[in-house]
Amino acid sequence: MAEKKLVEEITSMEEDFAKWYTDIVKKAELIEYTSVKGCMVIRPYGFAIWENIQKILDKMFKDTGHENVCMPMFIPESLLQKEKDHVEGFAPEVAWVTMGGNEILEDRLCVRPTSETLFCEHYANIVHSYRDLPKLYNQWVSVVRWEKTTRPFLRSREFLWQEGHTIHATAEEAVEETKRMLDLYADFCTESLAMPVIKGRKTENDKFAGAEATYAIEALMHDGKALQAGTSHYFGDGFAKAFDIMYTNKENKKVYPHQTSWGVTTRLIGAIIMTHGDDNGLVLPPAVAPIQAVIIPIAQHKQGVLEKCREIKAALENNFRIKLDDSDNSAGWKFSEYEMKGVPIRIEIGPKDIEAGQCVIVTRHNRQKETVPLVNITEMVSKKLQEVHCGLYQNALKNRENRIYFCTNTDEIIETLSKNGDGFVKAMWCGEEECEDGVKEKTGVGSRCILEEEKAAGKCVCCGKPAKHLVVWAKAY
RNA sequence: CGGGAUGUGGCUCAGUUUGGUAGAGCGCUUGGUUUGGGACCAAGAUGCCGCAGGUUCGAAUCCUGUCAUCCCGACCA
Repeated sequence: MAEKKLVEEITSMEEDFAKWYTDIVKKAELIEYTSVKGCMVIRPYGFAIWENIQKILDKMFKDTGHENVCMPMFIPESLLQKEKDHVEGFAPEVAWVTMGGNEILEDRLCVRPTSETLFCEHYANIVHSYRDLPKLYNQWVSVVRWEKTTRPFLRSREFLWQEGHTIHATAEEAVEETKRMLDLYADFCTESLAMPVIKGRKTENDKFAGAEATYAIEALMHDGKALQAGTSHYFGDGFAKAFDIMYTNKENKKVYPHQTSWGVTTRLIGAIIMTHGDDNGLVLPPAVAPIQAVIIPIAQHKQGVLEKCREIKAALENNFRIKLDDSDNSAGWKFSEYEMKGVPIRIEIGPKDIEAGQCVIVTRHNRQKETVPLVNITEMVSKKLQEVHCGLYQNALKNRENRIYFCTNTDEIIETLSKNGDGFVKAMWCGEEECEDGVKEKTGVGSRCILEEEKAAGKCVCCGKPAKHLVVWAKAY
C-alpha cells in the first residue's frame, strides 16, 4: 500500500505535520522568509494562486453589486479610539508610526489592522440621504497585525486580504448582506477551492471587536485542526453611532444606517495546502492553480517531440493555463517537480505517443495515468480538471466527515479525541461563557461556531443544563 | 509575551565538548552523453560561520546582547 515517496525533501505529514507544511511552502516556491519576523515574500508561484483567488472573488463581488475602493494605510490614533470595543480588540496588535521623517508625530498613526474606522469616517462624509444608500464597497489591500507567533500564510504580521464594508438603510438589509457574503464565501470555497466548510455564528466571546454578530466559515485541515477561512460581520448601527454617520430617510427624519464587513485573506492558501496537500507536496484545485496542466516532453531531443508538444500547448492555451517544460532536466525530475508544485494534471508526450496519436494524462491527486487520443485533447483536459476538482472535494469531505464527532459530555470529548485524533466535535451548549471556557480548559477544544441551522436539544456538554445551541468545537489555527 | 530548540556557500548538514589556515553531499556554471519516475562523465565557481560587542597572541568554537526561524503555551484571520 505504501507508495514510494518520490520527493525526498518533503517531511511526511505523519512524521511532523508542521514541518510538512513549512517544507511545502518553501519547496513549492510559494514564499521566502525575510529579515522581518512574520513578513514573507510571496513568490510568483504563490502570488499567482492569490491572483486567481482574487480574480474569481472579485467577479463574484462585482456580480453582487460591490465596488472596489482604496482606503489609506494609516489611521490616526484619535480615529481608532472612536469605537470602544473595536479599539480594545485591536490595540494590542497594531503597529504605530510615531515619526514622519525627523519629526515626532503629534497624533501617532496606526498601520491599519482592518479599516472599519476609515470606512466609517468616509461614510460620515458621503452618506446624507436614503438615496445615498446602500454603499457596497470592497478593497484589496494588506493589513498589519503585530502577531506574537507567526506562520507563513496562516498568521503573518502583514497579510493580503479583501475587506468588504457596506452600509445600508435598514438592519434587515445589512443582516441579509452579512449572510449573503458568508454564503458567497462558502460557495467560493466549495466551487473554486474544492474545500468543504461549515458555516456558523461566533460566540459572544469570539466575535469581532465592535460587531453585533460575527459569522464564519470553518474548514478542517488534514491534522484535524480547524481553520477559520472567512468571516462576515453584522455591525448593527453601533459604528454609525460611534462615528456619527446619519442619513435623512423618506420621512425626513435623521436616522442611523446599518453596516457590515467581511473578509478573506491569503490564509486561504494555507487552507488549500492543509486541505489537499499530500506527502509528495502541494495539490492545487484546478480553478486557482497557476498552471492547470504541464506538458512534459519525453525524449525531447528526438525529432518531432518538441514540435508536437508546442502544437498541443497552442491548442490548449486558449482554454487553460498551460506550461510546457522543455528544460533539459530529465523527465523523471520534471514529474516530481510538478507534483511537488501541485499542478493538477500532467500531459506526457513522447515518440511512441506521437506515433500512436496519443498522450498520457496523469491526475495529481490520485496519480492515475490514462492514455488518451490527441484529437479532442481540449475536451479531455477539461474533463480531467473537472475530475481533479471533484476528487479533491470528495476526499476533503470524506476526511471531514470521518472527523466529526458528536459528544454529550466533556469526558466523552477527551476520550473520543484521544482515540480518533483531533477533529470537529459537535456538542450542545447552554450559552454561558463559563461553560465555553470550561470546555476549552477541560478538553483543549474551543468553540468554533454555533450551528444556527441545526436545532439545539438536550443538555449542555459542560454543565448539563438545558442547551441553547449546537456548537462545533475544535483545536484551531 | 513565557518555556524549549536552531542559525556554517543556494539547500541539507559535519566541525563547537577540548579555541590554532572553513568541510562534505546535493544544487549552480561550462562542455559532452542522456531523457516513459528526481540520469551520467569531466572541468569550474561560490563563505568576514545570523548580526553587534567582549575575552584571547589567536574565536565558527568561550561570554554578553540582539535579530530571525521552528516547536509548546497564552493571543489572534
